[in-house]
Amino acid sequence: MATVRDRLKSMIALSARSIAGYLEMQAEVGLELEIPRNSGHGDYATNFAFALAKRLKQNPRQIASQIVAGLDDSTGLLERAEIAGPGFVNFFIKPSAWYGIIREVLGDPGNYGRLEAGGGPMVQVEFVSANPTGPLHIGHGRGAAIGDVLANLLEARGRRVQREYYINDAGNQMDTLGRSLFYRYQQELGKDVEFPDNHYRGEYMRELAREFIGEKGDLFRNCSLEESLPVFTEYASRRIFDGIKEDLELFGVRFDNWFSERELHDRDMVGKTIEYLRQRGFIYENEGAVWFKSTAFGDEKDRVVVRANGASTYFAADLAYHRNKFERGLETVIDIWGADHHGYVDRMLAGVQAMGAEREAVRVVLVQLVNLLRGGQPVAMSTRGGEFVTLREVVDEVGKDATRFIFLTRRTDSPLDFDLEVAKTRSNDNPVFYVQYAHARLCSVFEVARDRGLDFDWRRAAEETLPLLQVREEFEIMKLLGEFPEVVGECVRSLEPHYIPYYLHQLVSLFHSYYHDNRILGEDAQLTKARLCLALAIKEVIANALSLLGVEAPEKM
RNA sequence: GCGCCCGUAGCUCAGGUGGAUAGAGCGUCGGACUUCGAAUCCGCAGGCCGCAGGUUCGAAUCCUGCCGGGCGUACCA
Repeated sequence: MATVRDRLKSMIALSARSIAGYLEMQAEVGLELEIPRNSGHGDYATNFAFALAKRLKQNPRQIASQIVAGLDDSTGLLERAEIAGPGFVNFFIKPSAWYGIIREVLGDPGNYGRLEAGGGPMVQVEFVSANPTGPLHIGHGRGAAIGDVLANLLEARGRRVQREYYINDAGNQMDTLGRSLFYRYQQELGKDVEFPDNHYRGEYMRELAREFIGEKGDLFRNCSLEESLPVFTEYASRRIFDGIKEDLELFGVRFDNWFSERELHDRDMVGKTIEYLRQRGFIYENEGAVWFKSTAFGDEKDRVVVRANGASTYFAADLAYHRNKFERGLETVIDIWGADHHGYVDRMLAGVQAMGAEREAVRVVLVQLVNLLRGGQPVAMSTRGGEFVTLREVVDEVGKDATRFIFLTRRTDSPLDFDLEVAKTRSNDNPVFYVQYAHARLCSVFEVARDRGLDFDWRRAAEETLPLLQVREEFEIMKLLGEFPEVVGECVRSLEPHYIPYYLHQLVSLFHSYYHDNRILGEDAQLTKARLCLALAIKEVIANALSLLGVEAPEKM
């Protein structure tokens, strides 16, 4: 059993084999089916003939007619296929063919839209990876939602996936963090010390200082910064990191692995990676610093890996980190980065190539920034003053589901306006409720059906009654249900999750409209059963799609 | 200055490899509850797809140049 789309596609591909010259080139020509806007152009249409015509240097209409003539419709899928315009082929599907989609969905509801889990190589999605120097803000939240959902989507397509968080717990920012706590601690104890510039001055640092006092009292009142710094650094980073984990948990995001940068240094993997690259001829010394020859792979300039003062750069650690990924046997790595790091992509991919891996082994997804608004007015997001709205605050205020859904509704590379007021409104402004409402409504229908004593065995009902579904909207819904696996596939191909929320909106909109015009639980017992089958299929697909997004599918609202 | 991303309805945004008459939500205005959930539905209006050239059977989509916006351009992380 396969969707109508897949069956049609393989039928066309089979027919094309009879065209002279096709077999020699078929790998290079993609066969795509689109759903025409205009229903007069059929249920599906393809411009395949144009693509072939270009390669074979023939008339598109002629090729189209060969394709149509060669179609072997032994399973009775097609009502007719016609050639239109300069060479489109329009396919009209037999109405009865759509009923199979309902059987397909209900046959294994939880797995509809998923492919068999394959035993192929592991894909790693690395995301969030925020420094443990402060709480997650809303921008991290967007990256968290996107990374988590991309991982879900990859799993749905049968890939084995590892979710990893890279902890930047090394370097002088950690010392800065410890000093920040040290000074706040002294201040909280009433000492008149000045808080230095360029330190973490957020309110969370004062709270941390108070908690520190609660645990250790004034034990370090008279200690020098030098001797007590390790204690403060350890405490601050541990507590902040615990908070980050907690915030992610609340946001519905879990990781399989937490990778520590410090470990990289402790095991001298940075130095070893530089030596490794030196052996491969991509390292040289200049003006007291050590450079990586990233221009060899298209970067605009070479990059420093060890500064003249002997300290290695963040980039050097990142090279070691990615080398480690490959050493762990990962063949494909997806890095989710903030768009402000886009200048960093070329040098990282150069590093990947210098290590002998394919450039394509690492795919970088750049997530654009989030503009936080309240009632249309920008909310101040001053990082310098340490006053920013944390992810935690947003999730507490508007809820996990709405927050995730909104993050996932735009393309990743498009900046996002996040309006706290809009996010809380329960209107069409806020599509998450629109979708969840449809699910709750469907659940309610089944509750009423049970109350009325309808014994509903979908398998028997489907066998006997599905042909009673004859309303135009019913066919439209079945057709759209059949598109769901394709939508998941498109998300994975493009690493863009936003197609799922759009799909959901489209499906739910069709359902609400259908529901308004037609009674599911009606006078006719047979028709009622048929419509319950359809309703159940819709409910399952909504639930599946929401589950991929990490958003609840409520039974009541 | 240079590099990357982006300019689509009043607003926020969709528009895989170039395809047929450019879509959705919100907002405005006007309608629909005795019935399975009105957190819903139906309708009207709204467009030189930033501008100008080019490529071809065909361009919102590809190329070039302008205009306008965001980000980046460290021996910071």
